[in-house]
Amino acid sequence: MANKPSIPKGTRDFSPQEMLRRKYIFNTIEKVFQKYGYLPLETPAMENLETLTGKYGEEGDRLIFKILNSGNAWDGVSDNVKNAIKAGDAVPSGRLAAELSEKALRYDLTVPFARYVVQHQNEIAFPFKRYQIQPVWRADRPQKGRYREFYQCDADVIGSRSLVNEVELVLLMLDVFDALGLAVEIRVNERKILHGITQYFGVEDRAMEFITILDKLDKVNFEGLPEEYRKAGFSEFVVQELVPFLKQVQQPTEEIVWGKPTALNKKFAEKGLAYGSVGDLNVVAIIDGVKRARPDLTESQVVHDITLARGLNYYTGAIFEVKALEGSLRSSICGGGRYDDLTGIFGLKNMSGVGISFGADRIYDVLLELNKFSSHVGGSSDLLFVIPLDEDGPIRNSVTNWCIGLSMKLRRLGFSVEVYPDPSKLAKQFTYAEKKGIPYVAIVGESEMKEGKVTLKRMGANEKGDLMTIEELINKLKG
RNA sequence: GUGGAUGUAGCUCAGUUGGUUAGAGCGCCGGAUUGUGGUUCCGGAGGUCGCCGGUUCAAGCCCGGUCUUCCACCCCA
Repeated sequence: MANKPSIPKGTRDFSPQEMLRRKYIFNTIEKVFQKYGYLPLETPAMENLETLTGKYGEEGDRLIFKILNSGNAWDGVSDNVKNAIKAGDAVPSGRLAAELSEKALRYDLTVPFARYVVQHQNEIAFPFKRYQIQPVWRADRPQKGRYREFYQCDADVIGSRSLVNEVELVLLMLDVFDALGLAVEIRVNERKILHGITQYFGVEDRAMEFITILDKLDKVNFEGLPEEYRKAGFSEFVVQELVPFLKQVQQPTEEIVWGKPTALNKKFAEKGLAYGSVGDLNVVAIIDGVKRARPDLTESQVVHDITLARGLNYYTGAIFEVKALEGSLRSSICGGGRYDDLTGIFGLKNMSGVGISFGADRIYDVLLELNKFSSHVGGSSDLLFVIPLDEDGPIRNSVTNWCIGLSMKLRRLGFSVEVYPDPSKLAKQFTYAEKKGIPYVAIVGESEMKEGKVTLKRMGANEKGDLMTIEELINKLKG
């Protein structure tokens, strides 16, 4: 026998039950997107490789799935590279890949969106608000909550610098997780604040490294942070003063009010760091705006986390990250931010945008672990026709046809109905109904057909079933 | 990309220092019960022990490789 068939690492099949639950998540998110005025968009699974490279940082480039050129890809490789390989010389990183491949699977939905906006700029009315729910692919090493193929649910608005967009996106996130019944914490920060902090500590030349360590705070805590900086070779000033600085400028959400200078802002002002101050004011404006729209929020739902960094290189302003407050998954289930110049690299300047992305697969994992699907998800038929005759024959044939006719009548009234197709014992047919969660079975044999009636039995109830007319059956199903 | 675990029936897992024919529970199929499922009883099917190679008289067990899943790092949805 042949080897068992399989699927590539990090990909999954989804059973009917899983699909019903996934669709529930997608539908919930989509409905909220539409409520906020976002409209649907789809882009191809593959993009030109050059559209994607260089947009996600060095690490991101490595994780892009590249598609081998059609035909004999090797024939298209330049003589320079061929000769270098034959001679055993080193070929510059990415060079060979670029010559063997000119297409790649999309890595996220934001960059293809930016590409779309540039390409269709003359047809678009700005500010342009679109949502997009499609799979993306990353050549990452799979782990729990980390897949090589997964869905992102994005909402972005491009062509507006207003912080109204940030405020509304936070409100949107709150609505989605509220609808899903999931308690979350939304953390907000601003890239300009991080830049301001690097200026404050005089480490602009090692800004990336500095920020990467800072982002680890939630893992190593205040106690471990100085050691991380010492190991990386930062100055004693950073090692000694950063933690006290962070403790001083941390601010609970309830104290963040528009017009009231924050501790961070005072620090920046002392050193004349106007850029960082702008970032701080933006965060205050966003959180203040959210609080005004949702006075009912509890303290921990939206917070300013001064150490939140996020990896994607193109963010320049506000950044968001959402984590579930319950469950074992510690990684983020939603994230986003503002990018001032994502379309610039494609030739369209001065197009600031901001967006967020929900990780549907991770949300699924969390909801499953917490048992939050339960009654939301239906999907089973309302009624199964069950025919007792377990042998094929003319009588069975006419009973079956009569049931199909009844099914059509019921379907036109809006019910989902199926007829058990094979001649089987009643026990087997009931088991089928039970497993599929079908609430009613209609037993129809020769006698029922002659009377124009059915014997209706409710699954789960300990009863034999009642003989009734079709009108009575319809009323039962309606109730 | 680096380091570390894991894999035995459809599912969850036993399997002794290497030793005859690899087990259990649940599930599945059939019967007790030919028009009433879920309970009970009886019976049955189902395994190239992830895959390939090696050591050995002998491998589920030891060794090497490979794939999968998982964990840490990295990064992220």
